[in-house]
Amino acid sequence: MIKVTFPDGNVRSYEKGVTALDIAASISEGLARNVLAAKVNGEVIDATRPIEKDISLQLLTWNDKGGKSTFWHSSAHLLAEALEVLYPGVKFGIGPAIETGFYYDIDLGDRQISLEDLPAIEEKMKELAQRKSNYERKEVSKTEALSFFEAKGDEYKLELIEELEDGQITFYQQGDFVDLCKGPHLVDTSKIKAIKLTNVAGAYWRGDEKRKMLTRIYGVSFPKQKELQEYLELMEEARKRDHRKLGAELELFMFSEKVGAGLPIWLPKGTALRSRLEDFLKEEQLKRNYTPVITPHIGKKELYITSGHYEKYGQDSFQPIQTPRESEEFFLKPMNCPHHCEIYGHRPRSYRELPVRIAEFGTVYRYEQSGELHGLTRVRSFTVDDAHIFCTPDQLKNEFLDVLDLTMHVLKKLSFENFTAQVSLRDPEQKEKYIGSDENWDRAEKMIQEAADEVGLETVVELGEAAFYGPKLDFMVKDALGRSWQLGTIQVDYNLPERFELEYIGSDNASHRPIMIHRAPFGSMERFVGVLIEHTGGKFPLWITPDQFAILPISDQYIPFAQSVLKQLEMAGLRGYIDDRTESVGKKIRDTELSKVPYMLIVGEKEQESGSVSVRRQGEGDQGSSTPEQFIDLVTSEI
RNA sequence: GCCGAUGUAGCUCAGCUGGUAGAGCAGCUGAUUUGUAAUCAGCUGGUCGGGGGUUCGAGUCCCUCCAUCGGCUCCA
Repeated sequence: MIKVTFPDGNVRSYEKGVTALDIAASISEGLARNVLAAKVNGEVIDATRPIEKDISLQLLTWNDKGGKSTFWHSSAHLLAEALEVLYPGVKFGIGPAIETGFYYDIDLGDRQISLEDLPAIEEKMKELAQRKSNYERKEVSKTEALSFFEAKGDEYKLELIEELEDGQITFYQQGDFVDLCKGPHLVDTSKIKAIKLTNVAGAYWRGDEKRKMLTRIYGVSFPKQKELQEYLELMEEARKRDHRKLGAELELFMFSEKVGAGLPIWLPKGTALRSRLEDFLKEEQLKRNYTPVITPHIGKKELYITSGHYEKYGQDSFQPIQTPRESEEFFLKPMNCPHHCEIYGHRPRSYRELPVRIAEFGTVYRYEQSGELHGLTRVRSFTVDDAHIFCTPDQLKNEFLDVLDLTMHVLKKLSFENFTAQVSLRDPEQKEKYIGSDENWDRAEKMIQEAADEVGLETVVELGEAAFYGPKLDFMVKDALGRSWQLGTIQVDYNLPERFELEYIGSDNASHRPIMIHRAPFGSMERFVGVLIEHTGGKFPLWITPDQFAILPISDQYIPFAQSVLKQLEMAGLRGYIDDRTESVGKKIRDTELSKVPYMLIVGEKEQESGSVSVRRQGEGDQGSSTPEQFIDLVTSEI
């Protein structure tokens, strides 16, 4: 007998060789039906693998991450099986589960697959799934594995096998399809009830652009048709909220072929929105003793040689511009920190004035490959809500805490309630890759984690993700549709103060090197506004929305009254406009609804006589009549 | 940058195997003076993404460049 410990601490005894599936069945029939895989001592395995010794066990269902990924991984094999039937001779790369769904990379030789071919493949998958083929695991020797794929003529699998250790190699088979795979997999194919192949795209073999481009087929699958339906509806909602679409419809920003790809142009309404965000942060920063500065958009090549960016990024940047006579070289600034370092270093600094917090909404220019550009979230020019804090080692933690507090304040103010922090630390195996002393790194890494804990921020630690110059903390924000975005960032930097030879005179009258913190609560204005558009679906919080209300006169004769109401509201600090077109009220309401202006104030004979307005809330309809004063109170209280 | 797809009026889209461009909305003009999601009528508007080629003839076929979309890769 063996002992099985469950996540709740319960321990049960079972016969040696029992499977997770048997165990599930011993608990309840429903659980046995729902179990997709098992987590045994922290490792996810097939629910049908015999268990030979005492273990801790978690049964994985659709509600567990490991359950979902097993489900999708098995779906990828099903896709491969269907492809092998429909396209004999197809060669397979890899076919993993991804965050949502799965893909398989294939080499079709001279043949091609396009979107139109997907439904047929989907049908074949469903047909194969219904056969209820078991996913069978088989341990094979390296020689066997090689000869199998040699015979099949699949060079990609051969390459993968070559890198594996003999004795560690397993095959999985369902139906007639055999794949190299370490698993785990579902019990059989019949659990895969709802399948949607979503996309086909090119992908380099092993992500290496020097190697062959394979065809990648993406899909998702679910245990129930209803779940697929919900997923498709979520995708549809995401499509409706796409900031590129809403940005154009609401006239927030545009792109121009003549200005250039990836260079966003902010239209009046977008500018109004963005300026309010900037003003809000500027005010917060003044409260926290930041010092605003303004620096040029270009800097001499020497600046970036000093900062080290030239060496690392010079070739992949916009190339320098030159003065006509002297041929001096200037780069468009790809970041603000070198300029800010010059500000810090322009005169001697005393420990008494530290920390120095230099802030600037600085527009930077980075060359992004043409295929990378994407709306406002991936651009070639963007404005960072940047600040660089120069402080002593003793001040580091307090400064970090203050930045965390500021960033969380900003996110909450913009109705992002759901966020976590990714803490990026050194790779402990390769300490030599990083600059700065071991002692400083240890201190800073410990400090970041403590600070995050102190403010109650949930963190995920990523080893080896730190920049070479220091550890960092990135805010991962979930939007209204549950999608994750990386927004604000806080980075500790030991490198630039060194390179710029920045100093301060300590109380001991000796020179010391300050530590620098880079931080940007929004990240970039472009990206933040892009995410905010998708988060809110274009229905912005009242305090930043370009227009808070529209006054809709029933007919021309009420325009003077509308103007007096407008004046009254504007005096109270609200912003809006009168729709004075000679159109029906129905038309004006429809247009205003579509432009997502939060409030409509309808004025006609009744209102004029009683000095009132009829309030309509966007998306909610008629709210009844109120006085302008009451409306001002309503809006003010909502802000 | 690479693979694949797309590019027709301000917007959304139609235009079969090559025969010389069309609708709805928007805009303009006129009528209507309107009560909670589209009043009616008329009109304007396109070197069919740019350039080159094949052809008697190209929105339609070929080449090339640009932009956009979906991926790959990268992101100080």
